[in-house]
Amino acid sequence: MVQQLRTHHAGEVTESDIDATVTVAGWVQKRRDHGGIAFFDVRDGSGLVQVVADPTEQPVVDELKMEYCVSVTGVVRRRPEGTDNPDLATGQLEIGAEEIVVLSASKTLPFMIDDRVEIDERVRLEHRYLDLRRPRMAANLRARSKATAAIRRTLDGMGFLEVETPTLINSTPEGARDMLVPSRLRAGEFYALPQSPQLFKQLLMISGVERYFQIARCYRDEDFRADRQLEFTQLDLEGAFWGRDDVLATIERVLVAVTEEIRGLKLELPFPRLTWHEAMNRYGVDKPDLRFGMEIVDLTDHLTNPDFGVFKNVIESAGTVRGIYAGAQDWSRARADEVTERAKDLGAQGLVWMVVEDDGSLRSPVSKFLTDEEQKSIKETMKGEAGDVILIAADRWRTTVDVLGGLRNDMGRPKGHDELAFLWVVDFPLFEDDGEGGITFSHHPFTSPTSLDEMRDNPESAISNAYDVVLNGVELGSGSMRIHDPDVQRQVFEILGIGRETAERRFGWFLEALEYGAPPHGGFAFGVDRLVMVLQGESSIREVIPFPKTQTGFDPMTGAPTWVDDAQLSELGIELGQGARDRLAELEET
RNA sequence: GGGCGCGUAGAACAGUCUGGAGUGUUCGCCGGCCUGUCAAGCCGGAGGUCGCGGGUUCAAAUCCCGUCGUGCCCGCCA
Repeated sequence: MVQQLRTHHAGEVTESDIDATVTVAGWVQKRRDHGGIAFFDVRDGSGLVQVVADPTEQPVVDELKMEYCVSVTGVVRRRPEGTDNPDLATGQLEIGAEEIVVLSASKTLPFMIDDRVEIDERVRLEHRYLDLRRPRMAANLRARSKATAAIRRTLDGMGFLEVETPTLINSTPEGARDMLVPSRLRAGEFYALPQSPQLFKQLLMISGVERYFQIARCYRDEDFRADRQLEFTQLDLEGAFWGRDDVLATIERVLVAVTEEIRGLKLELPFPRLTWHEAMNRYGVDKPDLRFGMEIVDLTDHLTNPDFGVFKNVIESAGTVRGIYAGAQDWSRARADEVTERAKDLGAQGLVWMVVEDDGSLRSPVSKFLTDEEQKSIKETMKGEAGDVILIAADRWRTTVDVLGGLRNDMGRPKGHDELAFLWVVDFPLFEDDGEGGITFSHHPFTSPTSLDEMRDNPESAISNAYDVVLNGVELGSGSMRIHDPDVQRQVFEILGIGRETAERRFGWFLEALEYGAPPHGGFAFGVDRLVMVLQGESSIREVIPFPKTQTGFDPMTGAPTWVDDAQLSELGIELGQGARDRLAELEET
């Protein structure tokens, strides 16, 4: 008789259980029926164990199909000589079945529960509950849980308070598009879902919560990417009476704890730091992947008097000519065109490529415009060997480094994830080139400028008290020291073009809070999804989110989002516009 | 908003460039055989609106236009 559904987890049956009667419960991974003897694997969250049964004594074995939910009682024994499975943690053991109970049958599966098969993501999402049974996805879920546990353990040990902030808040049109929620009790008005708990955590500083954190769901209604969903999870933290280095040290401790928990690796501290300008000059991005070189090299000074019109014009108009050394490449005409297309995608007018020939000369569409000295100088500066490819862009500084940084990432980023390169990017400019000759503020308006005068008088060179943490070229998150002086905050709003009245209307409540002895404070937030994604070697955030949405914000399993009744809408004082009605009518036809 | 790729049986694909009967492979599914397999093996079978709509053609999975879905990228993401 089965006394209980389970005494052991399948993956945790060990040699010490030999001769013991155990009960495992889980799903039938695969039946291998030889007639007189049959095998099947029972899989649960911990792994697999093989069960052996005699179909004549256990006729129920014939019923077992993939993903039947079963409980199996039997005696653990060592497998016969030569039948071990070295790929399995329990590969030296098996369970001789004495009783097999089908707890629940399974329909024929839409796809096999097997990491080795690549299945269309839409199909996976339609049956996400099955997809999550796959070992890889189960491991991702576990890693994520370990990550949040390590975060809580670390911060709790440092005296942080976990505080929940509201998710129905007011909309602020700056920044990303808000997800809106209509109010019934105040029909016509809307809440917004938070893009971050920014102002609430700053209020908590004023409230005397000196160390705050929250594992917070955040929402941004912008287009999707492999690393962007409408909703995502951030570790959000803030502290008072501390400075930038305290924030960085705290985040480092958290990331060290998570990495050790998930990967069993002890990271070296402190993480390297680059200023934003260094990062842009050397890697062309503000989130460099430091696992490989291919740094950007300035070639402007090596082109003393180029005949090539593009270089000449760029140099004369105070632009810059820079290159990356792409190493040995299979450099066909088609490949050159492809890379050039990509460079244009990244904003370049064009791209110059050069291949170092065996005799040391440079083969390039523009080599005839360059003097021997210039070619030699380029080759030596780029340290090019025969067969290597050098890519050169010439434009305004920002465009040049953007293009080369993008190409560097495309061509150089390692595939694996064994190596982990964390780094800090610090000293961000307060304003960024908007690519159209103007500048835009590069942070939220609560970021403290290092100098208000500088911000007003020399915006191009003004530095903010902001910092990012980057892992393997993925921006995990960012933080800053905040403004705690209400007058400074008012002036910053004004410099940013948010007029006094607008500022009072939208943020008056917050400005008032700053009037009551607000302490100096600052903090940070990083994306838990992105961190777990990189640590697990996944290239999409969706692999570490249990129930993600497709690129159009659709959940193929539940069908969300859905149309709602007119009655529901009318309670909210909402009517569908013409565009939405047309779409609905179209859908009803089909 | 834009660019590129993909859509063929329950799943993964080939076939599309160069039009000629829904042709094919692997897995799964159904039936049978099989006592040491482990992505078991062998034999047999079922399973298709070639995403959808339109066009060209004697003839369209294949060419053209549109559309939907899906992925990557650019814009966007203070």
